[in-house]
Amino acid sequence: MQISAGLVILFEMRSPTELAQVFREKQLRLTPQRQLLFNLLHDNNSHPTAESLFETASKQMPGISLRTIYQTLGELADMGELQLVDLGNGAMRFDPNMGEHQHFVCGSCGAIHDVDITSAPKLRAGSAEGFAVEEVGVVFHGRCNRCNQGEQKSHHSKRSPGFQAKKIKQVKTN
Amino acid sequence: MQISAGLVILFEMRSPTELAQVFREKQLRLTPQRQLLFNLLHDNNSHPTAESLFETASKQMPGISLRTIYQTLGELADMGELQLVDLGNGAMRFDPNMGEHQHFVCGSCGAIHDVDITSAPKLRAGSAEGFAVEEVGVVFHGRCNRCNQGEQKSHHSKRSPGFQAKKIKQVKTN
DNA sequence: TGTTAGTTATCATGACATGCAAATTAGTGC
DNA sequence: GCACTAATTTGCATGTCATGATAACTAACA
Repeated sequence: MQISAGLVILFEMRSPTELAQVFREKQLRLTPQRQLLFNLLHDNNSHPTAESLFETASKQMPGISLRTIYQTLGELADMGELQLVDLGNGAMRFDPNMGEHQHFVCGSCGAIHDVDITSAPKLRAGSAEGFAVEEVGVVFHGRCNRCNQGEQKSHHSKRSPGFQAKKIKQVKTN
Repeated sequence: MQISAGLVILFEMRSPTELAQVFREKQLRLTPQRQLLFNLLHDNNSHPTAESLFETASKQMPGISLRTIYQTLGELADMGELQLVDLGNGAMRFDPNMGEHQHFVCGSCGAIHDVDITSAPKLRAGSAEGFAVEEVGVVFHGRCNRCNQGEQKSHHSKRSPGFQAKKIKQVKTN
């Protein structure tokens, strides 16, 4: 399977300005907190967690509540402005890339990269054996470019060991 | 993409007897709790959670601890006797089918079916753009045979609404 | 400027998974 | 059969992630 990475922002999330417009139309208020999140999410391909967004946001706006982060992310997801991605390795990820794409998870550094499956145009809705397939989620596990070269096994996401770590081994493809 | 379902038990988990042998060889004790789990898992294609196994086990062995279920499942997974499958819709699933296969999740009834990808032999380890892909996890979402016909939208897994439910919509494919 | 939606703070809840210590027991040697 | 000991089990506590609920405060915008 061919994988082309990078330059895969097919359908970027709306700009902060556009989101502001959408919110106004829906009678939702344009609070500084929401605008800050719009900015943090726009053009963000780091697949942040709610917690990481909270940390970043707190620097620019001390006192902002984690509860508000969850609240706003939930609203945006409900509105179809961002995707919720569960890669099975901890917290939910928020992905402003609304284009059809898949994910690559580096088992060494924990980084998540967008992946565009160019040579699998049929990896879409289809059905067979009575199964009506509406969505297909693909997660690639392996080692990313940097880790492959540098062999830096260090800064793994500081998640608790045990089950969590083993999740990486899910559904082997040996 | 062609999907053929059913009859995909390529590499069934070892039988309870064989597992007992393996445990003995590893100096692990053959407790009634473990043997019960061996039996419950053998030939089980329902992709149970630890909780559901606990419920079933409790009927045959009242007093068995949920902790023991997790413990034993973890050991079996470590030994490569079953797979941990995270379908991103709640608890971890345990799959005694050790063959290479993928999963179909019915968004209506919540059922999980094994899926054999016959026409995608290249959906294996590969690399491109510096990404060394070691494992590929594929999850199909849609409606299963029964739900497609009967339109019975009822017995959805009784998970809490909200974020959890939305997870089903993760990583859209259109 | 007033209305009211939104934010914050706080606490509670819930699902899921794991760590830990004490109690129990399987399998051994006798 | 019996006692011994290390492996298991059990029950409880802990931890993470996400959400609900409430009250008091703040500020968007008509």
